[in-house]
Amino acid sequence: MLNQRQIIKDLLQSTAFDTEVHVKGWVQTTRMNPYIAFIALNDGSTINHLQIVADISIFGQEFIDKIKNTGTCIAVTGKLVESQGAGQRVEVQATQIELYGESDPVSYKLQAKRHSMEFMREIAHLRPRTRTFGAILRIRHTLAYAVHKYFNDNGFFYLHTPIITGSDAEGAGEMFRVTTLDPVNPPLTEDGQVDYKQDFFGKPTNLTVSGQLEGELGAMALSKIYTFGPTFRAENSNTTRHLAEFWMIEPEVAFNDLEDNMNLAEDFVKYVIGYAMEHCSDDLAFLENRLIEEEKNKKQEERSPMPLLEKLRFVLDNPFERLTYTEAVDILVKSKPAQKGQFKYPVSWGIDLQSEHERYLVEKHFKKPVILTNYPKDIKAFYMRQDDDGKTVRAMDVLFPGIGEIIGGSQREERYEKLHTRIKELHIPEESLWWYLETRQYGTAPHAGFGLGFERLVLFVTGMTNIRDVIPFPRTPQNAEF
RNA sequence: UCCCGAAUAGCUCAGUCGGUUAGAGCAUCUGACUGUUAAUCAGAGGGUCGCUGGUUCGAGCCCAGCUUCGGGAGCCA
Repeated sequence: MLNQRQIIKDLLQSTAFDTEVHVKGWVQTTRMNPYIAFIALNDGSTINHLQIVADISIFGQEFIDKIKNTGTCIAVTGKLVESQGAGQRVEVQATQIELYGESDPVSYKLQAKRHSMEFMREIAHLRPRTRTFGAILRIRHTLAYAVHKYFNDNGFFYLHTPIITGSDAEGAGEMFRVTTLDPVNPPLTEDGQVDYKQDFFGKPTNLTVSGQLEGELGAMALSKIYTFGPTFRAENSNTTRHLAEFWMIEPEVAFNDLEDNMNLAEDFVKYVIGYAMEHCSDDLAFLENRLIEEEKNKKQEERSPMPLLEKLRFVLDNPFERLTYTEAVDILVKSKPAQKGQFKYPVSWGIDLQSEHERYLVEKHFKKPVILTNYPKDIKAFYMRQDDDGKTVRAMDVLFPGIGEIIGGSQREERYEKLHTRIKELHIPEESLWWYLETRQYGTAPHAGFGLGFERLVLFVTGMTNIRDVIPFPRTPQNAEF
């Protein structure tokens, strides 16, 4: 009878008054007097609730008391009508209510009140039911869909690179070991080392820290590929911007140079942000108001310079500032904080730029996203294409306000001799990269790509401040609950 | 991993100079109310003060260690 469920998002738009409707969802709040109950119902399809009006003389006080509690799951049949109240356009006059699952108001952890983000992390199994996390999760989905749509519409192929890797030469951070050996009594070699020949893959293996190297292999055949998958870093980093398990997007394009790479990065980021703005306007408006409310308690200088939607619109409407590392160092050296000695880390050509320097450039000097290029080769990875000056490489970092580095990429070194020499200089075991080097020996081609941390993108679009709040079940040091 | 801060009711927090019975708001429960919108009004219940040890006549408060959480840094996406 109640199988033909209608979606609350659709019903809230509907003008089919006086027709019978069927909805199912979770009770958010109930307001009532002895004669009539107003139940705010949500099914996750939208941030907005559908008001169910229940005449208590029909259902009985005992039944209403069972279903009124926050978190209860019910199925409702009733008549869609124009609302007599001021808070909503339509509502449902219930004729039948089926109780799916009760929710004990004394022990249910999600109360009908504001909770801190810290507390919500402890109840990550329930937090998707809140309006804030519902909005975040819908925006996250929409961004993921936009990523696939953008690449598909632009002739890219989705390449599935391995999650378990036998390569330890990617150099992107500490890795998680993958093994089936007995941790207490592993088989040993004659000289007392763990004998990985007896492990599942016959060699040490880890969870991937990047699909880039395999992505390059794909680009050397399909021309334009992208990856979008989980990535793992065993770094003991405890920040609002790092996860041990996160999702990374890595396009790789044959025949692209650094300029093309920047154009792709900027066009791509603007497209997915624009897509979310177009398709998640209710959720974004809710998050914007939430931020404004939250920041009322803060000092003026700690508040966001502009509301969420205005910030997103600003990013779409303005070209990213592009400059070389050398030019950036020049600006920083001449900057007020440097002159007054306010930087904790002094700036000079050759250093890796610190957060404070990046933030100065993005948030104070240019006040918009910045793409820095041509970094010193000694602070960048072995695979980046060397410039003719012998000092810099064709790297690029895209820096966003409040987030820092959201994209890191480069034109890759396609010349075998240059690449081979660099690998030797850095003492990278070249036998583990034989397959990578072969692409430079057989039909090599200029190519470029980048990596974008998906959660950092979601962080920026939602205006959240902690990366643990934009992934359903965050993995961080000391936390793998749920 | 380093620096700083925090841990008190289900949640968010206050707790004076170390002093005898640990407080508030929200949530919950009970009652009132025939169209509510974070409903409103009246009342009630609810505590191993993170853990271990120490100082003291006496510790929520002082000291040490540990654990967890938060902010910043580093590493990076």
